[in-house]
Amino acid sequence: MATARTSAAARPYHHGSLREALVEAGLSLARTGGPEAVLLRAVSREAVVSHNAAYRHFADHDELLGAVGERCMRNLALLMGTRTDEVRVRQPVKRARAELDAIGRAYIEFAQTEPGWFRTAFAAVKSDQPGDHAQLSAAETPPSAGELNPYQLLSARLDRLVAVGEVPAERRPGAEYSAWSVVHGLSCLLVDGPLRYLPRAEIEVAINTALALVQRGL
Amino acid sequence: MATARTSAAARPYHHGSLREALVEAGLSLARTGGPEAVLLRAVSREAVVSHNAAYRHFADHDELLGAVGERCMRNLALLMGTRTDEVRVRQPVKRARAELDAIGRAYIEFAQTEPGWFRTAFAAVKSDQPGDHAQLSAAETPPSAGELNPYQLLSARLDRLVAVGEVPAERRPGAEYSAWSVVHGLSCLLVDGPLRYLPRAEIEVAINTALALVQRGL
DNA sequence: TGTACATCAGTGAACGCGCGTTCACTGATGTAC
DNA sequence: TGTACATCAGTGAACGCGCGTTCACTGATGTAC
Repeated sequence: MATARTSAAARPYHHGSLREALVEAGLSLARTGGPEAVLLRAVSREAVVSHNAAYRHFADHDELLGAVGERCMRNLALLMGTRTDEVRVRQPVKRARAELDAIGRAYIEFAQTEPGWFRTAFAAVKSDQPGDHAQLSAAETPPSAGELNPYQLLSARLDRLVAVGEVPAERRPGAEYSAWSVVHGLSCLLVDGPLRYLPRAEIEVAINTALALVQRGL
Repeated sequence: MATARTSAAARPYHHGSLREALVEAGLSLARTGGPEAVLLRAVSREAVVSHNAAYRHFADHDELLGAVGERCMRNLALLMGTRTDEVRVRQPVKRARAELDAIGRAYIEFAQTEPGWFRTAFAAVKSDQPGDHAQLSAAETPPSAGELNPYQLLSARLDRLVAVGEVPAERRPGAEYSAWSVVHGLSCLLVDGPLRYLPRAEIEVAINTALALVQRGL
């Protein structure tokens, strides 16, 4: 007998995959509210679980936010991958350029269509350790083979441009910093910053000139 | 006789310039703690005043943060101005390029040496109204003549490059978005983002390649 | 195959914290006459 | 030149809020024998 609590069919006491459910709930909250919305209590509420059940899966709030942030970063990488795959240009040189353009556009598209996730992806980075430089290419993404983070995707496109002869090899070092800065900066200015209320048409101008600058400048 | 309260020489009941004192206190807190540290109570504490005295000068917390943010933005503009004035190149064309480089470097320098102010300058922008596009050039800076905000400083440099024949006129529209994006993006990545722990030497590479990209790409 | 018991995953109540904001107030200032 | 009074700028106590975290607990699971 018992549990006349809700109409929900007797949810088992043990959730089975609460960790994943919590991250999913956090993702949902982050989507509309950004990193500020990924609160331990709010996430537990969303997952319909007592608020300290979370402590069985995460040491503290920071660790939860970190896990959600990683997923946001992965979502960004996924969109970049998708948009790259959609490039239909055949000719190798043109294709290399088009692919670089595509990941740049995808980056900005993600920031604009999923501002909450975008902000969470980068907010969560704050809490991680000094670590070494290798972090960029290695960490932030689980070791599951074949998955690349945004930085790695960009590096690959730049390598390709060199391989194809479109970018002189001596310009390759540091190129990811410049290219990344352009799309990241524009994304921040558009999502959060002073360009937030730019009219739609002007936004298009901004995106196009910014990406053109990258293509010309490399 | 009275006020054996502190050893401080009888502070008058009326402060005289509490508004400015509060902004100054907020600036001091923002410097080390960023916008999160600009709390109504903390600021009042810092100014050694009861925490609701602030309500005589600001409608609410947002307005206070806005005022502090404006000052941060002004500090950024001031550094950009100083660094421009330090340019020693005579030849007009070279000078125009050097000045653009200088304000870009100043922007990144500010973000790195005053990360708290940098973040506050842009965090406070969030709370302002949709407004129109003209906002960018007009608002954010008091009407006191002769003071330009960062965006206006950048525009002026770009205009100069066109005037001097270094940048084709048809490339001028939208150019501030690209240039701004580069320095803003790099600043964010270095201060807050995944490039936070980049070794010093690598940071130099990043700054140099990013600014070179702007110069080549325009 | 059945039972004892350690272990794991969840619950519920409570603590302390510092915030923004409001209320009723008091002390100082300046203006009208 | 002096006094009454409105106005302004500050004070101090209080409210409600939601957070992260801790504590002692209970219900379910799986393993040893």
